[in-house]
Amino acid sequence: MIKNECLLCSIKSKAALKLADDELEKLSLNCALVKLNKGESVVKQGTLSTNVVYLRKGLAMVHMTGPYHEQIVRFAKAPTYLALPTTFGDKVNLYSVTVIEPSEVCYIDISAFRFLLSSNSDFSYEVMLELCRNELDAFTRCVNRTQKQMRGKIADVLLEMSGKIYNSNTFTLPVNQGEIGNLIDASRESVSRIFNEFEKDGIISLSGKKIEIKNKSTLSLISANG
Amino acid sequence: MIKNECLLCSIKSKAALKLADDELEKLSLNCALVKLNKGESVVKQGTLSTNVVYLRKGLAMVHMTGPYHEQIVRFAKAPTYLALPTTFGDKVNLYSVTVIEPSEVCYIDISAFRFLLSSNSDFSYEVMLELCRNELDAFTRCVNRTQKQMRGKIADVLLEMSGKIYNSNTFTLPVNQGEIGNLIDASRESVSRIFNEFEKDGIISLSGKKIEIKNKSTLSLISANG
DNA sequence: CTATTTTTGTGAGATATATCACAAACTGTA
DNA sequence: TACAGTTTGTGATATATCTCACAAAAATAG
Repeated sequence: MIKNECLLCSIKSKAALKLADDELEKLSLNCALVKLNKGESVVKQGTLSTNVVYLRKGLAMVHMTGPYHEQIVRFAKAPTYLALPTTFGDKVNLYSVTVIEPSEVCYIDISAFRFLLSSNSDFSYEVMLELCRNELDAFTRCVNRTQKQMRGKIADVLLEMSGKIYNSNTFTLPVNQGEIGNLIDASRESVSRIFNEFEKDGIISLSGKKIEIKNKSTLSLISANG
Repeated sequence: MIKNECLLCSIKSKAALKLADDELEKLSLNCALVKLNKGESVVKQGTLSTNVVYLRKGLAMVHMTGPYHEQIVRFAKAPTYLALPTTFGDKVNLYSVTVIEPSEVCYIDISAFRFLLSSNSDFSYEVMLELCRNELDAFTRCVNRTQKQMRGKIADVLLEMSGKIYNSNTFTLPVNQGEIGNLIDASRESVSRIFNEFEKDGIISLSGKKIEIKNKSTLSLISANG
């Protein structure tokens, strides 16, 4: 654990950009930067929520235990706050967050964070906006998950990866096919079959976990109609 | 439209309880109370979000157009804010809210609401808490919707109705079976079949839209395992 | 009270996707 | 380089649930 110099931090959250120098100073004193490797847990369902967590660099997944099995809810790409709802909405974390690529996380003392929320309304408004956007996102994702069939959902995942997450047509899947299946509510085998189908159709090219999107427009069509 | 006297309102939101008298006065001046009947729209997807909406009395449903059809996302029982995320998260409403029982709604001017958010940090913190709780709820609901099978999901709906919504073992369904199917991602026919199955098993008794929960513990079992 | 519309009930058949059961291909590491 | 563990590929079979089609019942309107 290294004390994080928030004032000089170049990857501030939108909210933190609203803070004055003395407030950033206060943040620094109540914030610990930690480096994590793939598979390490950031927030664990069922434990007490004692910190606000800011994902400074890297990629994480949000997951929770459902009635039958653990389920991946979404990916979260830095920079972003993680698990704000579970931190403030309940004393106990209602979901987990696990890093799926080497990442950097800031653990912020919850009362220091609350102090900033109450003392700086611009800061608090930005936090609120992030909450709102996340919820809208969750709604859309949920409706897609229930209405679309597998091909469409897999197309969605691939487009999200190449778009929001990696911003490139070539990338390495941060999770295995089973986990993708889990995310979109499909079996590992189905994901495998559809990946190969897409490859046969020249939409993607696969080599291990490396993927190249070769025909984005077809993929978008499948996302919209299939 | 009647000017609402917020100061004297007996159904204040948790957040509004934190407001001082002069702030409530300000709220009054920027708030219009409207009575609505079943089927009337409160928030419409695709339109500009110009007001914060507070459901003072009654029951509403949140719904949005998915890739294939309109889908009911959840019910919202008064007293509660409606559509905060879509009001602040985006200029355009990303989902709709429609009243499903006679209701009273307060339309609050968005800039007055923002003023209160910035001037009273207790108020803004309560609003944030409501956002957090809603998001947690959405997560759980979404995971249940994808993992459980029909029987379990229908049990959930019935338990929610008799618990959170009507707080009674006897109640009248505010929506038809098709809409329940829509909510839990099942066909109208399946809902009908399972309702009758439950009746045959003595778990509920049905007469039109009137339902009596006769065996809550079995229903809870089905919710947990089925 | 009748007519029209909406809602519900129910069988038969269709279908997308899961599950099972292996084999093959990677991957990391001793 | 080999070996153990993990990940992926693929056929065959199983199944929950949807769709279609129509009848019955309830609700609403005139």
